[in-house]
Amino acid sequence: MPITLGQHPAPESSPDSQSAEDAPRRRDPEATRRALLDAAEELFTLQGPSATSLAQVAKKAGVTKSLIHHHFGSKEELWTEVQERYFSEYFEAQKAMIQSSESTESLLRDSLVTYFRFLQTHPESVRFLTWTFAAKDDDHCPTKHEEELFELGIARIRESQAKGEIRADLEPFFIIKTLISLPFAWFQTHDETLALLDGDVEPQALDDLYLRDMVEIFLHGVRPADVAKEEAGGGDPEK
Amino acid sequence: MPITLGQHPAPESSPDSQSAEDAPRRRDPEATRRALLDAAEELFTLQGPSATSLAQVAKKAGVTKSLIHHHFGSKEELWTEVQERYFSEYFEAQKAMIQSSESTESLLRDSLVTYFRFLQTHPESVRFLTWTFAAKDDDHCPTKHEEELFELGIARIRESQAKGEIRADLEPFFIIKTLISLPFAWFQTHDETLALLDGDVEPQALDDLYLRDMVEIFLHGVRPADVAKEEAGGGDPEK
DNA sequence: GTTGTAATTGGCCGATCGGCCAGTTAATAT
DNA sequence: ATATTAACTGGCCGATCGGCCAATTACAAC
Repeated sequence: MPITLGQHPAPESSPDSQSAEDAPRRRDPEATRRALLDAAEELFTLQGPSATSLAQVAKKAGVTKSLIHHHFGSKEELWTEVQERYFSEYFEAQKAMIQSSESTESLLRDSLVTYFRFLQTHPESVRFLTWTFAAKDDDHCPTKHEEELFELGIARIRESQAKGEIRADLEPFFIIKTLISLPFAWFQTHDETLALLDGDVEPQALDDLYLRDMVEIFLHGVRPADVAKEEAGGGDPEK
Repeated sequence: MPITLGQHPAPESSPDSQSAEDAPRRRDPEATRRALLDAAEELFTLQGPSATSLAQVAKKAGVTKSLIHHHFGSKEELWTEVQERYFSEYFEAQKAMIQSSESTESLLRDSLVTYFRFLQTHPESVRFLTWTFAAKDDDHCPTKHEEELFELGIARIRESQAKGEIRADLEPFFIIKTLISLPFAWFQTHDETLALLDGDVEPQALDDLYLRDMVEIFLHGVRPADVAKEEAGGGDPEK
């Protein structure tokens, strides 16, 4: 047999089609780190951190177990890094969502629907966050991204409140909290809900039905009484 | 040393003060089962099922590990029984809550506040439910209690809708879903919220502030526009 | 009293866990 | 070309995992 050492599988392209790098480097610590983080994230999301063994992670990443300790030190540090990377991307995406809505008028509706659609198409996000909630990480320090996100949202809500589009007697922070809760809790208990209704409707349609009523309740709840009739009409909450 | 065999610790009383039973039975399979379920529930809630070893459970229950297999068969079956017992009590308590509100008028406010206070005083419930959400139990069959609970709530909401106290364009099931989501998600992310606000207010007061706004948003959201001003005035949402 | 049944114990098993270490190899600096 | 560093490998460790089994013991039925 040839003596080619079993480096990472899936070299992802022929040896002469790299984008930025020059050589097909047979040793690539960054790629190894990435492969390990990817594998760990997937397994942690699916099974949870404590049910996932380092052997599984190493196997899926295509490297030996020792490399985990070499790059991350321990399983707990790996879990920490996976969380940090995930939240970094997660909050970055959220930030883009908030800023994407140009008018403060439909800010809440847009945010609500966009977040709902995001969780709908990224069920692994719900699972991952659920694991982080379950695992009591004592040394939880809120990331800069998270703080930025809330401050950004609070600022925009204050604008809307000043314009009279949102009830001024509500604390912006709590408005955001309820806004996040409604889609997240729905998908967190999605399987149970489907089992409860037992196939009376297909999942996709059920999601849309819930979205409609949820948006109705939330928007109607945070809007001042005098403009309550403005956007009424039922219709499609999207677009 | 005396030859007294190390039976379950904490005999809970002097040998002549039993309530129903006659003898201080040195063998009590039901008590053993209960002790194991109690120990397992506490450890599972704290650490999660897969991070909890049977040795821990047995030690906390004051029996040997073998008894777990004798009474439950396997770790997974133990976890299943713990869940079943927990949900049984949980939904039973919820059912009592719903039925306790005699008037359909303040049904939603009462249910919302009562559920919020329940989770506030039973943080272990939030943790336990979070673990069950994270662990994908493939063979999840909704309990009779759960179905009853929803049917009961839906029926009462329909009454209120007929009386015009609740918007009739909303699906009762979704109203319940949002009602449950708002308190649960708050306490599920309680630690993160506290870390985010970083001691600007004490937890208890923060909870009350959130409760007030959350009740406002939800009730205002589900009430018809013409009676929106009825219960207004801010004040204490309790009682 | 005898017998049967089931609760209970301690010990043991193979498998697997996270972690460590000596040694090998590739990239880099000099 | 040589030395140095770090990525990487295979193998091994003690501990612990869930589970099993033979033996003992308490209780109930007869």
